[in-house]
Amino acid sequence: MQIGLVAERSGVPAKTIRYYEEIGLVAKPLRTDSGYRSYDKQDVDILRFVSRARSLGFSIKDVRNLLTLFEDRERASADVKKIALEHVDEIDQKMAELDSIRHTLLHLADKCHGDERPEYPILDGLAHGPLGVRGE
Amino acid sequence: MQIGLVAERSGVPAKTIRYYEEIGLVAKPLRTDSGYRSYDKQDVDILRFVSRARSLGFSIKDVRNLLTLFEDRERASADVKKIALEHVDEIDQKMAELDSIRHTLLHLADKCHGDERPEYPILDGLAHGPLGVRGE
DNA sequence: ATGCTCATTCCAGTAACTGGAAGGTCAATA
DNA sequence: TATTGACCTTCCAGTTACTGGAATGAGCAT
Repeated sequence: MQIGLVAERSGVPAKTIRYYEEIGLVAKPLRTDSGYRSYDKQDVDILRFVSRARSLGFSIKDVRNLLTLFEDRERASADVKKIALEHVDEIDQKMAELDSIRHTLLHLADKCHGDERPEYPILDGLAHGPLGVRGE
Repeated sequence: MQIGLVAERSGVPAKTIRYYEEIGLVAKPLRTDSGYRSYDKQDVDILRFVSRARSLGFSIKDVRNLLTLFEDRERASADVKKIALEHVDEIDQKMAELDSIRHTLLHLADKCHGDERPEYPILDGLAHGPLGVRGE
């Protein structure tokens, strides 16, 4: 499979795939005689995972850690489990924050019955979710 | 309230707040006689919202659109409602993708009973969630 | 053999910060 | 009152994570 198809199937642009290879985020693929990169199905899975994680606000470093977690055969299984579950907690937090934005938006939509606008400071008291440490 | 406190309360570094002001993402605050920026509680709310959205993978442009949506008193209410609900759909999609990663991680953790490692290609068939074929 | 579409490398540009220097402000102390 | 130290200011340079473009090669169809 060559890079264009992988790009299409994974949602990661060819340019970006080459960049990920350059920074060592993904492994160097085999090359054809003429120098074209040659990928397989698993590469698509990995890139799709990367794409998803990136679009959800995980940094390259985060993604690198996650991929290492999947690949590292050296690390003890119990460690891997612990780290994986920590990441699950992180994700639960992200979901709560997404839900907070979702509520803010639903509140805005709800206030828009008929054709009038709500009073402005719609963020007040709504944007206070998991992130903040209140205290005047 | 000066910038350091706003930074602390909103989770957005002072440097980044100044940057957001520079690119016009947030309004220019009043200044004290000595030139210090002066903020109020609503600014904290707005920045907290921005921080949250950014950390969830929304671009500055996305955030700009969302803030406009909250502030724009010109646009018809029905339009605002429509756009807000479209964003809710987007968020639902993001939540599904987060859930997909969550499942992948739980699967990895689950395979780590005792102290053995699962066979490698753990991403296979798991990384296939909402993103699917193509998106845009 | 001539397009056409795909690939290659390399270099330059952009987006969104982030760090550091050089200096001003202000409240609290010696 | 003078100084210390934590805060603020602007400006400029560096980093991260891409993204676009030029120049060139590969592979297939007419």
